Amino acid sequence: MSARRRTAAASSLGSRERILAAATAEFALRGFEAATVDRIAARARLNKAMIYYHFHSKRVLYTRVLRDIFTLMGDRLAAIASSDAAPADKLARFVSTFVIEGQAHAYVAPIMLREIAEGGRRLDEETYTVMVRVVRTMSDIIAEGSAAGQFGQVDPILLYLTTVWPIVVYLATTPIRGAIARVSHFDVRRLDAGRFIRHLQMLNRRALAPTAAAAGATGEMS
Amino acid sequence: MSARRRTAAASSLGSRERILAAATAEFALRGFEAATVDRIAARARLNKAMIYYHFHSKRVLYTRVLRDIFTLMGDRLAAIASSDAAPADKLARFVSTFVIEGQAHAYVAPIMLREIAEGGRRLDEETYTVMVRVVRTMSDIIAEGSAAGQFGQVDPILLYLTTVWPIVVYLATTPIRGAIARVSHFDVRRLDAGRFIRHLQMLNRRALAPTAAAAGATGEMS
DNA sequence: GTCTATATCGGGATAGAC
DNA sequence: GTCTATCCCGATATAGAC
Repeated sequence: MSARRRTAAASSLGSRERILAAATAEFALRGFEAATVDRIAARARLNKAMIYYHFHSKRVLYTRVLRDIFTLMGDRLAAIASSDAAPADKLARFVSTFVIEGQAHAYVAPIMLREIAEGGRRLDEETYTVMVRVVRTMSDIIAEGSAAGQFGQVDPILLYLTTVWPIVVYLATTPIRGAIARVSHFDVRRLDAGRFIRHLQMLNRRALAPTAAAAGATGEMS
Repeated sequence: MSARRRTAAASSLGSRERILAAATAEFALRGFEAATVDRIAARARLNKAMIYYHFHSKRVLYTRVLRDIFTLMGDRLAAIASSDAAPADKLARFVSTFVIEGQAHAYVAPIMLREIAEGGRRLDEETYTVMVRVVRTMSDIIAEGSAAGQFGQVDPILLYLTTVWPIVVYLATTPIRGAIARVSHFDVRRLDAGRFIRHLQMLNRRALAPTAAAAGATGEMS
């Protein structure tokens, strides 16, 4: 299977994948509008026409990229939920995995942020579903812990918001972390990935602590 | 002072402000690249030339919008830090104020997200400083509470990340909240602003609880 | 499948009248 | 200060040869 569809398709697969990789990088860097098909072609060491040959339009190419990205992250996270670890461990691993996978695929975070800023207007039904899957994954983990009496009462959707999105922003700011630290006069190492992961895990652990749940339910709101 | 510079300047002030308002809305909706000067002009009920008369270019106009937005938010939040409330109350109000002001100025959140996705490449030195000011504000509140022995040891920068950015995403998703809820099959009211604010306040309160600080310091990291 | 033109058009920016 | 008309480049998309 290592050389399937050798004739005429081998190079096709190669170019198709090169286009996808180039497009992903370009869209992540500049966003849909600012990215140009010319630059994507240059990055893929191909000409424009090849892009329109493989994908119908810039838009279709973008949609393809979106789906691939979200599916990738969704799969990685779903694997954690369906493992046989304890709910608390699953949640901790949800956080660390998101950060580590997000670092390995640096294009994910900026694209997610741009889509949110866009109000999801570019997301088709299928991509939409794939994104929602991450919410579902986290909800399942929390529901499992609650059912087992290991977690206090916290709305999974709210915890999703306060867990996933700091991670995405953390990932997206990676390139400018040094500059921010310099301007703000603090040591960059305070934003080390390990520290960040532990911080988020600590936050969630305390938020879900069963004992404190009743005490913290009557929170202030000024 | 209600009618200053009446002759020929009165309408100038009017048009300048209309352009700024129109530009803010347009940039928030579509982003810098996708926004067109034509549409901004139409929104402001003026023609393109007037925009280039008041502002030198699309870019200059955008920079102006950025600075105004971040200054606005920065001022509101700084006012909380310099009040004479208890640190815990300040932090709670920091959260609620960010959400409420962010709702009142719906264009803030999408623009912030786009700038992060852009890796801050469009931020000039001054705007940069204004953004960093928010980090400083939160750090000051936490430092005050720590010094008074009311807070445990938590890195303010990490708490900034996990506080501010969920809010920004929460605000930016306002227009699509209904659609998300429908697809995910949950009640939209779970994402009510009041609930969200209380959730974040609860998270921060527990994160900063002085007693639990020592116990939670040795967190896992899988 | 891959390439080199080229059609076509939208949008930033300016000229110049009033 | 405000307008209309226009320049002109860059970017999506296609035609058509190899």
